[in-house]
Amino acid sequence: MNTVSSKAQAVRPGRPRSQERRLAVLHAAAELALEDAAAPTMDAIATRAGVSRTTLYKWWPSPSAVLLEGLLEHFHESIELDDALPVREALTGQVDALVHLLRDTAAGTLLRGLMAASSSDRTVGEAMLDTWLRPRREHAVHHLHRGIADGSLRAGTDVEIVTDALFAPVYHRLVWGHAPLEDDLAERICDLVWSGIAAP
Amino acid sequence: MNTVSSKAQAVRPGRPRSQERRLAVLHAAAELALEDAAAPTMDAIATRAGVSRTTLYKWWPSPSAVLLEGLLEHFHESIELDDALPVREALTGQVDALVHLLRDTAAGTLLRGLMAASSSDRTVGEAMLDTWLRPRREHAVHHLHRGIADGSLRAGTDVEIVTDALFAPVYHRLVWGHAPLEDDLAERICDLVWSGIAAP
Amino acid sequence: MNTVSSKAQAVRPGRPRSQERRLAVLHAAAELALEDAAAPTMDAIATRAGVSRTTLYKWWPSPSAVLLEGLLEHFHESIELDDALPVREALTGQVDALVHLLRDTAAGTLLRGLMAASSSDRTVGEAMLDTWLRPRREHAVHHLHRGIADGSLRAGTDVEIVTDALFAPVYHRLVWGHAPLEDDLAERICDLVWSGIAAP
Amino acid sequence: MNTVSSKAQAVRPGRPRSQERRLAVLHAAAELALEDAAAPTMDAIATRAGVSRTTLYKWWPSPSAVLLEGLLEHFHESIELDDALPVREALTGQVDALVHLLRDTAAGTLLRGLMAASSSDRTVGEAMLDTWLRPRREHAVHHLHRGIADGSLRAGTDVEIVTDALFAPVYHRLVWGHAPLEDDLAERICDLVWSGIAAP
DNA sequence: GTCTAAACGAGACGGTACGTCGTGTCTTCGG
DNA sequence: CCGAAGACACGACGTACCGTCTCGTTTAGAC
Repeated sequence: MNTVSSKAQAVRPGRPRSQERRLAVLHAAAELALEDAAAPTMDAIATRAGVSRTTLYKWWPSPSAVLLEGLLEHFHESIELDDALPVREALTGQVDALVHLLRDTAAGTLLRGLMAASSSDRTVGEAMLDTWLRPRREHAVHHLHRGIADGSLRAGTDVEIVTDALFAPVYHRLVWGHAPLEDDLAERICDLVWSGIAAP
Repeated sequence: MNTVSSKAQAVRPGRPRSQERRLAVLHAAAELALEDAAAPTMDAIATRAGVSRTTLYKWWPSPSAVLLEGLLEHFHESIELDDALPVREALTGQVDALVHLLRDTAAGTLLRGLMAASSSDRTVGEAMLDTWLRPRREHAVHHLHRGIADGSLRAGTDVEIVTDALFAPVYHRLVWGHAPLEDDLAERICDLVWSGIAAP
Repeated sequence: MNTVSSKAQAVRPGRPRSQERRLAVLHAAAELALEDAAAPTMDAIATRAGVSRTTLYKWWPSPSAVLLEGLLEHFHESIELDDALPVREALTGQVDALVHLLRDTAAGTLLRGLMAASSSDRTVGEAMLDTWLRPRREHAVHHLHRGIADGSLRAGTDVEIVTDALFAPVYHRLVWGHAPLEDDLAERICDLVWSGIAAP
Repeated sequence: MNTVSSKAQAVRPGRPRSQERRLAVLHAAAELALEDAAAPTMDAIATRAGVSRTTLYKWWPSPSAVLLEGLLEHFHESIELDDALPVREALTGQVDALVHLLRDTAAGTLLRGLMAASSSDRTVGEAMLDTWLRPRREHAVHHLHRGIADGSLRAGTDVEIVTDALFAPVYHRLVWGHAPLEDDLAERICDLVWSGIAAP
């Protein structure tokens, strides 16, 4: 076995990037976003993190980019697929986890800020789709297909719409705030959806 | 009967507000928002409308406020209640109207911008709730209650959740852009929901 | 005797100008100038005087004009010529009166403000020259000529320079503030000047 | 002996201030003041100097501050003390230099503008006192004391008043404009004053 | 132990938009 | 015609944040 990393990470010359600073920045950004319930400024992030503005701009193109990375850093909970669980439990569990994540942790506020940013910054929107929404949707889709395969769900189930129906109400309440994210929200959503997809 | 006009419109002293200018501003704001797909600046609105910045600030506290009023001005379609229609048609029609409004007119872009603004500006969020979302929700709720009353819907129907399930997917797609607002979107959503609420 | 004023003042039609308002404005302007030690704004004057801005602009072209009229209104003390007094006493008295006027009354502050305004507004400067400075200078010149005539002053006395030397130090201290306007200032100035102009 | 430069000029971190820009600003400010005979706006200065408004505000708090520094930059003629000269010549020369400076160069206009500004902005007035008036007065006072010491002036000479009498008429004519700054003005003022202070 | 190249800190700078203030004009009504 | 009330245009103000730049100073790892 050779001494060069098999991961082929070319050992670049010069001073290596400081991981402490990177984390300090992500932490500071999240902190500020929570305090102000608004996208923090680059300057504020830099000051809070004890890092120079130059460094920030070197690694992130915009405040949203920092926030997005912070969000992923802190909430990358594995979302493991557990095919042993009945389909309904698996899906309800996923929606319930989302409700609590958005309500009880920083993720909710961060997501709202990022969704706002995505309306003006195309790249943010796409990054969020790729790293946040789509993985979760695919997860749900997987379970729905499993249900169809094992006969617990109707054959012609409209998988895309069902996925929307499961998750959209949660994000909807987060964004508009017309009703709270209640503890039984996931349960109520799934109750409704199930009548429409459960095999007769 | 008194001599005072029954309309009782107190004649306010001073030069009356110019309606032409007001409309010019709302028009300009909407126009700019569509062109740039982003919230226009006060300065840009003023220039386009041929109005001074001072006047803008006199009547609206922020670009979002202008945009919101512009949105309502242009899309105040009556949303009349038509209790003659079967409940399902009424609701499907409402969702379908929303889909087309958001996809085919300026409303979609404007709404996205406003939703972004509402994440940092509390007042915008509340104004949107009061003038946009809640009236439409109450509308749906009315039809749902009508359905329960006439026996076409189950007695225990979870009205709030059903309303969310009907509308949320539409806004969700608008915001995230993970899938288009298709022509049959309303139909598919209602199909799914109906199985869960139709009286057996 | 007829009822029409012999002064031939054409009785103009319509509502006559309100003298109460005029005085209220002059008063308010002076008051504000003193409080802020700066030229008041038209708006502030109007508010304080309980008068509308429209009225202000109808009668005065600028804040300085109001201030100037206020200054003249309040400080038009007669400056009578008293040829019975010895020349030196007359002049010393005039300088001393100026010192106290500028130091102990509103006039000092008002004058500073007006002098500032005159640097950008030509008309103010000329109005001040005509209504304030020149009358006082002519006064002094009169006494100097009297002194030359009665033999108490030298024949070749440079009247213009002497007048400057008498008054300039007072205004100079007012404007620059490098030294106070002391009680004996007039006396000291006159002492110095007298040695240069008294007949030997 | 240490290796550190004896000049001990601490090398300050960060990008050093651009001297070209600083001078361009001062130049532009003076230029504009002369053209318009009025205090230029920050915006005009910035545009003319090819510098951003932000930079202006970073270094100067107000238009007046720029103007003052510009004035000092351009008219810092050495005003050296020449004790070899007879006292009278020294003083006459100083007054004469002032007359020509105010009449023939930009200094006159600039000074008028600054004196106007000083009436509303305390800091400007004090800066002008410290950097402009007092140095010149101390200069004159020095010569007067020299005259007293060498017996050419009377023992009890009122130095402060004499200094006022020498300079005030010049500034007075500049501000009020009731008479021009003639070529022989300095001579005439000194003639008058001298009779009052020359030793008998 | 140097050497070197990149990371990093500090801060100047240009630029855009912000929201405010003061001026002066205009419009509508009432005395 | 006087006057009040207030809409409006214009121009300057001072601030905030953005993103770029230009210095000087670390600092890990290669030689």
